[in-house]
Amino acid sequence: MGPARQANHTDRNKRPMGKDATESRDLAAMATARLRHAGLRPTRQRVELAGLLFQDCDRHVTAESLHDEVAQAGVKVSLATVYNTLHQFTGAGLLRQVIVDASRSYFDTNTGDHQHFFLEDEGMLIDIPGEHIAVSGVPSPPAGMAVDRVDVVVRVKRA
Amino acid sequence: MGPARQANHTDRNKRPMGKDATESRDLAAMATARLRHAGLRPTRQRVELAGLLFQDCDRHVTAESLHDEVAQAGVKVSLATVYNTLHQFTGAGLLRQVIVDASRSYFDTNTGDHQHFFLEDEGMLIDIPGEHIAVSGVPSPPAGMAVDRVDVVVRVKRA
DNA sequence: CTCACAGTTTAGAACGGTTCTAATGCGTTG
DNA sequence: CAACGCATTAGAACCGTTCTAAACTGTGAG
Ligand SMILES: [Mn+2]
Ligand SMILES: [Mn+2]
Ligand SMILES: [Zn+2]
Ligand SMILES: [Zn+2]
Repeated sequence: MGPARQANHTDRNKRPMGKDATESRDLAAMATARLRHAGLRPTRQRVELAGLLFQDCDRHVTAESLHDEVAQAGVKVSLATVYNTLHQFTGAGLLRQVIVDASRSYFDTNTGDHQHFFLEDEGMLIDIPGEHIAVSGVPSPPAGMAVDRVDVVVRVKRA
Repeated sequence: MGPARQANHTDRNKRPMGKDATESRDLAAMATARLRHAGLRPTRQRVELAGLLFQDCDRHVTAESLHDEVAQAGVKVSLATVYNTLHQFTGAGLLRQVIVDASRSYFDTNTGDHQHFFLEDEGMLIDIPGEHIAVSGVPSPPAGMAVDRVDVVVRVKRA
């Protein structure tokens, strides 16, 4: 397959490009690559969501916040697909889940070693780098159990 | 009100007592005292639930587990009342809430400084005394925020 | 390029833990 | 004991999440 042919194929399902055509293409291309690498088919919806999640800095989202955000961007993705995608990305190691609220699930694009501030008033998470924080004196787990991970949540409120 | 009158009044709503009559009376009396001290009316339901929660060692319950347990004991208390009571006890400082699962609320009779193992397979909590465990290197919270508390959850799984 | 298939998306229903409603019950005080 | 106000309750509502099953689409074979 020659270069002209490939370009044609790649562009087939694209909307007309505006001023940030190059940016968009790079973003989509990177999202697509990331998805393929994780063994996930780069569908329109997954590329769109990956674009939002992984473009800039680390992010903490809920299904609903991401659903709102993708709608805001003028793209229609069902809430079920947002849930599916968040779980698939988590399974693929692209996201991790953070449990800080008894009634809402947060997903974190930072899968490295770190902990969190949780702003209880706003339901917002802020990363604490793993190098900064340390937990010591953890007793050995009950017999037959192995530590899966140690989560620290620093709950903060308006002073 | 004289002593005879008071004893009469205290016994009014009691079931017939079995072999552990004294134990039961002490338990109910202690629960009642604890409730009054917390500014809560000692209703039949609250006394019953307090009796289960505070009789022995520290406990970790969910609304449903406590509801099952009180039913097991042959006492009928509605699930709504269990929820109300857990929240009232928490408000009164008799319990604290522990957030380890995105879809279930745990309540802890140990309100002192401590942390938890969470057995993910069984949904079970085990205390880690506060003296044993330490968190260091917590950055100062965002401007205008104050640390409410620092929670450590050591998630363990079958080895 | 087309086709067929397996994987994906979707609307809407179902689910499960929790909260709400408003009617009934009961602990307290006088 | 009466009367008041808080507490309890059944059942409905709520809401985040998961399920269902039908329509759709990315992919690789031909
Ligand atoms: Mn909350
Ligand atoms: Mn869970
Ligand atoms: Zn994070
Ligand atoms: Zn505990």
